[in-house]
Amino acid sequence: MLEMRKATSTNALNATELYETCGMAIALRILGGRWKPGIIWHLGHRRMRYSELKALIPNISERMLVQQLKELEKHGFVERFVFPEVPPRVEYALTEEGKTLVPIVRSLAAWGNTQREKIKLPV
Amino acid sequence: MLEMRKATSTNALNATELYETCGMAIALRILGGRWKPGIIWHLGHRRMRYSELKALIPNISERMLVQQLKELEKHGFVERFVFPEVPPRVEYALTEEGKTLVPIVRSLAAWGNTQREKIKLPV
DNA sequence: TTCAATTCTTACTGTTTTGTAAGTAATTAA
DNA sequence: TTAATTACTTACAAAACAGTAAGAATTGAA
Repeated sequence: MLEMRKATSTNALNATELYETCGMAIALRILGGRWKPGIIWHLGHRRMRYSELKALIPNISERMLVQQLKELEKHGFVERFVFPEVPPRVEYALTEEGKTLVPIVRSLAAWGNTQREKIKLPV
Repeated sequence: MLEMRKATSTNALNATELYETCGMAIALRILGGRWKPGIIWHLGHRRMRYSELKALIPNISERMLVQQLKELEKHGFVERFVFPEVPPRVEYALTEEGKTLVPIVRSLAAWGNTQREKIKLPV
């Protein structure tokens, strides 16, 4: 099961209120976090196996990869195809809905790249 | 002083490596978090006082508002104008650089709004 | 029989982000 | 003298997020 938020914390209530009033909060909930953008980016090119994603996204742990894929699947942005083989094979692809994310991801990335020289990261 | 990350944690190293390879990680570092989108959204309309922002962004604490404004200022997306009056008056505005964020923020918000009906949030 | 490969799951720990609550400074108005 | 206003600052605590490491299921090959 995915990790749960404490539904009654002020933190969670603030998050909920934001979702209700602000489209951007929704978008960032889906796109945000450290790993989701990369996952969507790669799946934007083509359908991929779990192990391919893992290899393409340096340093991601299995826990994180599975967790983020499950969230994306739960919200209908990613589809999961299981092949009954041994060793197992599982492929992931963006759904039609998920594909609507691709231009957004790309424009975010393009904007970020224009900033690379200008700001001194991290933070 | 802003809160610091432990520079040697795997967490921080992963973040740094992402910034170096991925424009989107940069973009999300600037846009991400719970409150920055709203701040940019409102400043996208016009220059505002600190207290106006506070009133327009429900539930934000002063700690968060100050902190996020400082980060945006540090990276050059927001400019701060102090008027030597009592009680004090401080206004914030997007810089030219900051204004380049506005179309991105708006397209994220527009996309998020199309999702509002489709997905059942929070997570 | 043991190992290897792949896709996960689980329990645990550490790090980062967010929220709370109290306090500060400066001046004017009551 | 005291209170009111605005824009903060600080110390602390709670919640959320991310990473580590071990293990499980499957079955064919060594």
